[in-house]
Amino acid sequence: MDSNNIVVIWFRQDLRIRENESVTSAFRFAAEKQCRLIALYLSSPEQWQSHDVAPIQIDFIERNLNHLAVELAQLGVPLKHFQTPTFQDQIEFLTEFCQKNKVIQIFAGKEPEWNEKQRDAQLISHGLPIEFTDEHCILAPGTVLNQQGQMFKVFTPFKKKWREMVSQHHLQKAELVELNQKEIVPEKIQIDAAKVKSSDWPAGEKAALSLLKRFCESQLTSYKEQRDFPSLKGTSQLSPYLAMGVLSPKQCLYAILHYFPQALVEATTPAETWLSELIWREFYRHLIVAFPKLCKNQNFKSNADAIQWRNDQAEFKAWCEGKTGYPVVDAAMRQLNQTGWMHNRMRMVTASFLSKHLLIDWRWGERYFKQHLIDGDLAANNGGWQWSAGTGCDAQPYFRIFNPIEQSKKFDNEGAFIYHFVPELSSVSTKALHQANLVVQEPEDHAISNNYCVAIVEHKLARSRALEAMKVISQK
DNA sequence: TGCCGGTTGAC
DNA sequence: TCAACCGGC
Repeated sequence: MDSNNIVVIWFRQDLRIRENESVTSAFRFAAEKQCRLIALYLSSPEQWQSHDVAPIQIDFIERNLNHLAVELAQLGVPLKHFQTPTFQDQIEFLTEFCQKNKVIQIFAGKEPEWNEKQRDAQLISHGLPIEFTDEHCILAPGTVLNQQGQMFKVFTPFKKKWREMVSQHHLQKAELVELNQKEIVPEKIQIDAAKVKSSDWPAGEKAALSLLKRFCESQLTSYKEQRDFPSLKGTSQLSPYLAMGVLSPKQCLYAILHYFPQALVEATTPAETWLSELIWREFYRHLIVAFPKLCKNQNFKSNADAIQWRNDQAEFKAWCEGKTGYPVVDAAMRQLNQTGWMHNRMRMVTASFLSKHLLIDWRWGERYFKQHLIDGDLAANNGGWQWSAGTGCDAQPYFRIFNPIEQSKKFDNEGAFIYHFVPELSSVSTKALHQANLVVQEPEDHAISNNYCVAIVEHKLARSRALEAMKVISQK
């Protein structure tokens, strides 16, 4: 036994102690081998920039790291932070770090994205003593397969199989081995990268768990009825925590089963709709692992490569800024710009508007979302965009085109959401509010006060233009 | 996790 | 006149 030996927990997108198998494994290993345990976080601003990580997400990471550092310090484990600009630098750093510090084992949680997987594969081929756990999903990618042993390409059968497997699965709660290390004083962690204040989102896994509890107790049963209305807090708002692993999907499942023990076996409990969303999250993560091209800016359906996008720069700018002249679209884009988050229904409406009404390549929108979302996550973001654009796996058919005016009437009928984010419409009546601000309209139908922008496209024209341009998706 | 236009039939 | 329904995109 050599007390100079070190065991490392390398935190990546699993910024929590509870229900984290790499943490419990590291504690167990350190106890057995009687060696020191330290935690590591490597921030990589250049890599983040190339992955379009939003400044608000970087701030959120920093704040969560500091909560993590405090909790680890109470267990006697120091959290060390180093800056390694790119993934390549991470490889070099870890190689050197292991040599210098007598590291006998590193534990880390797997990540599903291509670049991340490539980096991890290189670490292994460099001979580093690293062991990965796979807990960013409830069932690990590659384990939910159809009868041919392949990844499902349709959500519903995937969901069915997933349910069967999870309900037969023995769900085991993770427990920490006591290490008897003395409590220490945590080092303050500061990430040197552009940041935007994320303080509307309380940091730390304790905060995340209490948000989960509150959601389950007060909103889970009304989730199905309320989730589509952007003026209500009807969604879980847990996505930033799930994206960074401050909360794990298994913890969400435990919470569901605590309140609705039959949720896995009966598809009729009030938890069903939210559970289904968690399964969509798994579906998209499994997909990017099974189909690496999804991480490489490619359409899932290769037919879609033939779409002639218009890619008008000025229209893209108007969309980004929330100046399309469609009140609901503009309100949603301004919500994103002002808060770093957008309601799920609005993500579908704005994504449909960009890819179909404006015929702008969905990748432009995917990138813009990622650059601004606190919950930015490659799998979910790509999955959602390709679903909306009709280019994705089990996407909506190309001819299913949202009418932004109808969506607005349906989901923000009283206009609470629109009035909040588009204040220049405050004098417009609720009845006229949903209309696009077309100059050709009669004044009484006008959505519009003088200082609101004119609509950049007319719905009927845009719809038929999109149908024409996107029919290549269905061609053999 | 649509929309649209056309048809039908009750009033 | 309008809700309900349907097929095609």
